[in-house]
Amino acid sequence: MKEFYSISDLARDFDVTTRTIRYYEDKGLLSPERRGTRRLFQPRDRTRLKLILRGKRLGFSLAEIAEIVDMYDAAPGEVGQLRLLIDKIGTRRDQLIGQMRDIEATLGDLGRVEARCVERLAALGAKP
Amino acid sequence: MKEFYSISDLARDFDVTTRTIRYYEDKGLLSPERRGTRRLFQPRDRTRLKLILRGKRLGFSLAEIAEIVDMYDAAPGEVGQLRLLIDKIGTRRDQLIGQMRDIEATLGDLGRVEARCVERLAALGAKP
DNA sequence: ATTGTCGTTTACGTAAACGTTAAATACTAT
DNA sequence: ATAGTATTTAACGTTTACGTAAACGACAAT
Repeated sequence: MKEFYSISDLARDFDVTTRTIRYYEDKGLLSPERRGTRRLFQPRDRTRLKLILRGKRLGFSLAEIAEIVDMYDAAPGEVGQLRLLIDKIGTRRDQLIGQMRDIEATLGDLGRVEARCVERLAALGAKP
Repeated sequence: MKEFYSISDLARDFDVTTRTIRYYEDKGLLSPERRGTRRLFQPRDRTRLKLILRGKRLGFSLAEIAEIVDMYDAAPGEVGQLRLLIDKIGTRRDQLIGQMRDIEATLGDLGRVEARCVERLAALGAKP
């Protein structure tokens, strides 16, 4: 684990373009340090980028992803803030669980279609 | 279960706009019958719309959704087509399983953040 | 000193997925 | 027959998430 990474290091390691990384910074999802005008990314930024891409794979918008990622390193805060955060976590969890159900349903459907295909193949006397 | 539905029936029942429904038709995701110029939606179309919206919740593009939904009622086809379909199903299944893992990881993260919040609340002497 | 190689900002371009009029047509109720 | 409501097509507008190109600065190697 190096200490600092350039923008193209990150781009290569995570298979995104530098444009994408700058865009994420523009949207407040990343905030690398600067040495002069150059961006300096640290392990912390890598972690955030990893989380961002995970959010993308789940179909979240960058705005939603910002909300989620910001939960992870939210300041300890006072009682009101903590309650609010817990509430937001609950909402997000419900959504994610809903998504899991959708995935299960889709997997079930695909399984049935596949079974029909295999059956049909057998009927046609084809090797599996 | 009625036999026919108007476009605004569907819009109301599934909480989307009529524009959205027409757009989906334009993209080949729906193909209702016509009585004159009016669209007539049948239970079959409702099923497809339900699948489309499920795909949206999973973050798929309409192009991907079209592929998936079309799998469900693909013609029996010949051996080559069947093998190809089975292959596509496998690919899709792998992706969905990956998404499940991502969800599990996210749920884990959220759980940890929540635990820290609860702890912090306790330390502040607040009622749960 | 010059030539690459990165990196930076700025800005216009684009595909997807609709939103939002507009203008016309069809159907329904009174 | 007329008013009101639903539907249609057509077309331009909008947001998101980048792609792409231009023009310039920094630095390393030759």
